Amino acid sequence: MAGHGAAADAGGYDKHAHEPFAVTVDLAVLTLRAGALHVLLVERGQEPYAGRWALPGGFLLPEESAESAARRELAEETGLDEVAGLHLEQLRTYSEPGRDPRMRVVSVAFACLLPEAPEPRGGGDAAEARWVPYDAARPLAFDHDRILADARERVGAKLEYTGLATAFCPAEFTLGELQQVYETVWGTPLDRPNFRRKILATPGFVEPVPGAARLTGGRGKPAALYRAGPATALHPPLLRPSREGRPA
Amino acid sequence: MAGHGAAADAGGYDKHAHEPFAVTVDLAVLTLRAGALHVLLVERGQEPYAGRWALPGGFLLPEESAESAARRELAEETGLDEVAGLHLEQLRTYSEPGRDPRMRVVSVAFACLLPEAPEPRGGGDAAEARWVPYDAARPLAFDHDRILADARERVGAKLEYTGLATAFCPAEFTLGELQQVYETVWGTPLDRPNFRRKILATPGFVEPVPGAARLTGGRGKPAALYRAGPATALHPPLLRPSREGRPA
DNA sequence: CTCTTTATAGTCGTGCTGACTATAAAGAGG
DNA sequence: CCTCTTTATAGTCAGCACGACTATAAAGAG
Repeated sequence: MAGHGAAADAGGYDKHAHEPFAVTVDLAVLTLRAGALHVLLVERGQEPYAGRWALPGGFLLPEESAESAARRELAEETGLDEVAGLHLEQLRTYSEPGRDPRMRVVSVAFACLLPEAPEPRGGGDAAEARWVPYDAARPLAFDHDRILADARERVGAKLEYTGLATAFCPAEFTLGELQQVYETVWGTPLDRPNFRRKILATPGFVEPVPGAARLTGGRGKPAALYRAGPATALHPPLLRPSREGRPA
Repeated sequence: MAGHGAAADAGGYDKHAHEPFAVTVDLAVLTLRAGALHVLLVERGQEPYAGRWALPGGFLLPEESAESAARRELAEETGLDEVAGLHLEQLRTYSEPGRDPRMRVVSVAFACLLPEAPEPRGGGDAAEARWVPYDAARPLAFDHDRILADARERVGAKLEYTGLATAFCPAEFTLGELQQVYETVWGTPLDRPNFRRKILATPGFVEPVPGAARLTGGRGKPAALYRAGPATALHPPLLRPSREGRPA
């Protein structure tokens, strides 16, 4: 792109016969359903990997960025229209030759977090799209197993030092629900009083809903409601317990 | 890509007229020279941005991944041959339309850290390549200002929770040199006894060179030598002081 | 021989955190 | 109505990591 213009191809790359590539986006759309992490998958109708599940995605259009393409695909797959405000995070780009047996495809992968899980209905499309529990998702088509794993790892890491967890929650939520986000993504139980203390001690992470509003989901004492605060970074971070060797 | 095959284009994308893109890699190669952060730049010889400096980079070849292309370009630009063991980190992919005025280019950006700074000599190329102090690098061609800023931010963040800092150091180094890496990348002075205590308390980060070897660079007491340890993650992390609002 | 410079050792107090106990407020079931 | 269970919230306590700081050791410069 842009800027290699000098040493490697000092004459300007216009002189080179550079191969064209197909560029796509792949989406790892995550949500919480019934206390378990789910991912949005589509079923492939044809070879290769016919009948296998895959991450949703599609080609870049000539006049859009990868982010725009990801948002467009997301809207098409989920039927959501207020996709504008959603958190969309670029994971990395997968470019190994042969990752798609048909052609040379370079794919930019994104992760996306949804608070509630609208039953997906392909936008006027015959293909089946469905929420699948994270642990039941594999094996996926192409290299999507790895993309999905990278997505979870990235999201888990960002929970540590950003306020991203609220992206899994509806506009108003209880601290118990927020804690479930951490526990589900990290796969670790957390101490409730300590979690509460930490969250409330972090300025700007959550703010109480002033109307002393309370709401109960089930049996116990009603919980206070909070909404996401303005803070984007957590200082100090909320580290997941005892993890030996995080990926560099 | 791969795997959008279902909902958005259920028929399989072979039926679609997907536009081809040129795919390139851009490299932010960082090193420390005389206690200051430097970046490897090449001078552009022609429009657009003729005479401006840019990050080195180049096109993907048909049979290589972005990582392979980045390593190849790195070897060509620096003349280094032992590029194999170097740390190469994929930053993100820049795909905004119009970022290169000539054509539609999608670029995968990488950051790379070098311990010593070999004077770059383009691999049999006329273009000028040079180490430039980080603060004197702007303005760069294309969107390379942003790529360079992203590279520094990413590297700074990874210094916090990985042992990446040793990638800036030669095989054997003193704790003072390691501290300089942190101070230079973060732009913050650190307390020396506390830094030392923290580093040595982190298992596997550095290990002493057994031969009681010592080496002095200048005037003071000779410092003990260390080499990089096997640890890839730091627990707990070494946080940079008082940063309000890190990028999410 | 002293001064400066750099490395290394240690001290002290604050605050975050993990582990734990206690209380409050709801529903369920008798 | 009473009790048990469940969930939310409050509080305690010790350990330890970290920032700020002081002290000592070992070299070169003059």
